[in-house]
Amino acid sequence: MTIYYQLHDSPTGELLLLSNGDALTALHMTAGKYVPTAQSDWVRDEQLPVLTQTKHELDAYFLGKLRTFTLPLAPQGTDFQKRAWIALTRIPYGETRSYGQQAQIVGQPSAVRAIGAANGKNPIGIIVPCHRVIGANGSLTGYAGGLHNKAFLLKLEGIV
Amino acid sequence: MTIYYQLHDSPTGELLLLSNGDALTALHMTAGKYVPTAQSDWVRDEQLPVLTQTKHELDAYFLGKLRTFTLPLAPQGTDFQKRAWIALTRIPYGETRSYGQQAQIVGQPSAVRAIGAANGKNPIGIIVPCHRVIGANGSLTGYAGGLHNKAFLLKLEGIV
DNA sequence: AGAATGATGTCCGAAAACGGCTAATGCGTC
DNA sequence: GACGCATTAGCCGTTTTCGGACATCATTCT
Repeated sequence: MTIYYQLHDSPTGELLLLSNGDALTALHMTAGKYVPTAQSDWVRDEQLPVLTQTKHELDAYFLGKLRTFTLPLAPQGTDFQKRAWIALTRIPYGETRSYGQQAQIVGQPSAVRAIGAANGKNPIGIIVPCHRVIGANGSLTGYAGGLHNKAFLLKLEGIV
Repeated sequence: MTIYYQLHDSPTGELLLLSNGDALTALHMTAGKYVPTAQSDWVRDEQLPVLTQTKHELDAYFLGKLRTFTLPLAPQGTDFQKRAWIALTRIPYGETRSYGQQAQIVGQPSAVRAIGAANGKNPIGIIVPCHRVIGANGSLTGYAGGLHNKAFLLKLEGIV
C-alpha cells in the first residue's frame, strides 16, 4: 500500500504527516526521537484531503481554537498498544492522567510500565494526546518529542 | 469509632469539643491554628454526658470557680507525646513551668525542643494546660490558640 | 523460550528538615 | 567587670523527603 506524506510547520517544530490515503497513520516531530526517515517509495502529496484536514485542525489547535480533533486516524500497532492509544483519545482536552490511571482504564491496572512503553510508541503525536499522561507524582517523565514540547502542549491546554 | 462533637462559646472564642463517646478527645479554639475541619462522619450530639460535663467545667473555670478539671480525657498521640501531656496535667493551677523543667519531669532533660513540639500538638487545649509552660526566660514563645489567649489564660489564673 | 528493556508505582529505610528551647558565646555599652 | 542583646550551636521526637529495591507486563531481541 502506498504511503503518502507531507511536512508542516508548527510551534513545536516541523511535523511529518503520514497517511495511507484515507486516514492519518502517523504524526512525528522531525526534531524528536524515533523519527522514520523519508523512504524512496513514499509519495509526497500536497493535495491529499485527509492531510489537508489534518493541517487545518492542527493550526486551529495551536491557536487554541480547537479542542477535539475529528480527522480519521489509523495508527498501527499491537492489540495492547491500540487499546492504550484509544484510552489516550478519551482524555479530555486540558486534563491529565497518570500512567497508572491509564492502565486502569485499559483494564490492566498493574501494567503501568507496559503502558508507558506503549505511549512511547504512539505514532500519532499531539492528536493522540500522549502528552496528557504524566507520572503519579506529577513529574513529566518523558516524551518522544522532547520534554519541553510536552510542557508546551500542556501549557497550551491551560495546565500549570 | 464514631466521633461526637459540640461547639461552645468562651472568652477565648468558639471551642470545638470532640469525644469518642466516653471521654474528651480534643478541645480546639476554632479561631486558632491546626484546627481539624468538621468531617462528614462526625456526629453532632448535644446530649452526650461527657461533653455536657466539659461545658459545665469550662464555664466554671472561666468564672474562676474551678481550678482542677475532673472530666475523663483520652488524647491521642505518640508515646512520648502522651507522657508530655500527662506532665502538663500535673502543673498546678496558677503556676508555670519552663520547657526545660517539663522535659526534666518527663525524664528526658535535654529533650526540650521535642517537648515544645509535643505541647504544640496537645489536642486538648485549656484543660491540658499547655499554656502554663513558658520559656526559661519567662517569654510566652508560642500557643496554638494565639499568644493573646495564652496570656489571657495565665492572667485568669492570677499570673502576671 | 528466555532475558532484557521501559515515558511506572509502591514500599521501606535512611537522612534531613523542622519546631511553642536553652545555655553558651561574643561584642558593644555603661 | 556587669549587663543587654543578638547569634550560635547543641538538643531530640516527629515529619517530610529522597533514593534504591522490587513487582509488574507487553515488546523486542537473542
